[in-house]
Amino acid sequence: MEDGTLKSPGNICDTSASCEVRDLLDRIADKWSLLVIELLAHSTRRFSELHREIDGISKRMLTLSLRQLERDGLVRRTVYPVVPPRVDYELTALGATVLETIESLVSWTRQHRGEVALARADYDRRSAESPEAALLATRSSR
Amino acid sequence: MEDGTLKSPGNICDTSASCEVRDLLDRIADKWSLLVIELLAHSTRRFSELHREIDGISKRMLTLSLRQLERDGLVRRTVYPVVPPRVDYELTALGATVLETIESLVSWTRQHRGEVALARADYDRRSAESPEAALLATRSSR
DNA sequence: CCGAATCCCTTTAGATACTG
DNA sequence: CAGTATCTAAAGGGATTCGG
Repeated sequence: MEDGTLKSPGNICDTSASCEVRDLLDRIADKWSLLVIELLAHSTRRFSELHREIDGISKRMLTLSLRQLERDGLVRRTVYPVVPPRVDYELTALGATVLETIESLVSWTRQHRGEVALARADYDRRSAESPEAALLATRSSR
Repeated sequence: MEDGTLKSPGNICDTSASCEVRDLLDRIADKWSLLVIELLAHSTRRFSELHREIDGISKRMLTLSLRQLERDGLVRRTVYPVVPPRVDYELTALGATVLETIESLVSWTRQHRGEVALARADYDRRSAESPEAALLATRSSR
């Protein structure tokens, strides 16, 4: 079995508090977790529903994401021993509290993606046209 | 040179809108970007200050993160052509708008990490003690 | 059938050394 | 000081298989 530990080798924790925060932040602000939590916002979902609705996620990553969220107490996993098997996922009370902040992040993204797209186009155009002008355009010495 | 493109091969965009959102979400809700933006909240920082204050980040990742944030129009980079070189980073107006939602995410993490730690200990204890009880503990067929 | 585990290859992050 | 180049280690992801 793949072990669930998440300590990266470079994760030296001198200040214990800040390290835990970063550790947790990494988990929540992770590529898939945000999307999983958002989908579970409104209703319980089955594994296959999540897999279908999160476009591009592999079963493997969905499993891992759900396991971590379960371990962190944000998601509850309920197994029904029937055939065909059925496994439901839902947010816990704790999970519901993250939901709000996550939704604000997601909606920020929806609202501002136009501006970001413009900024990117601008940046790309500038660095393509004048690779060295970027330096000259900056203000002179202090 | 390492190319700045970020398209993963599996990133098939059938529904263009949702794909862009996810693309952007990945960038912002990224391991380091959140921390960089939070640090730039209160004041302009130099590269080395960020490198010092974000414990555990490598120069490489800091550079990449800052470049992406700059490209996305969230951070402004100012080069002073002096010796020794000086480069300042600050949030743009757009960057300031993400800040609020990011801070709520970070503060959620600070507030709830105790609960998460408990949930993890619980989960680890249960899966260690009774690897099979997890199944039996769930409710029976429907 | 649904979901977890495994193999294997690709992509990304991190450490280190070096440059303008 | 502020990066870049390069190499290696690790994580991600697809396909397949196993198990209930």
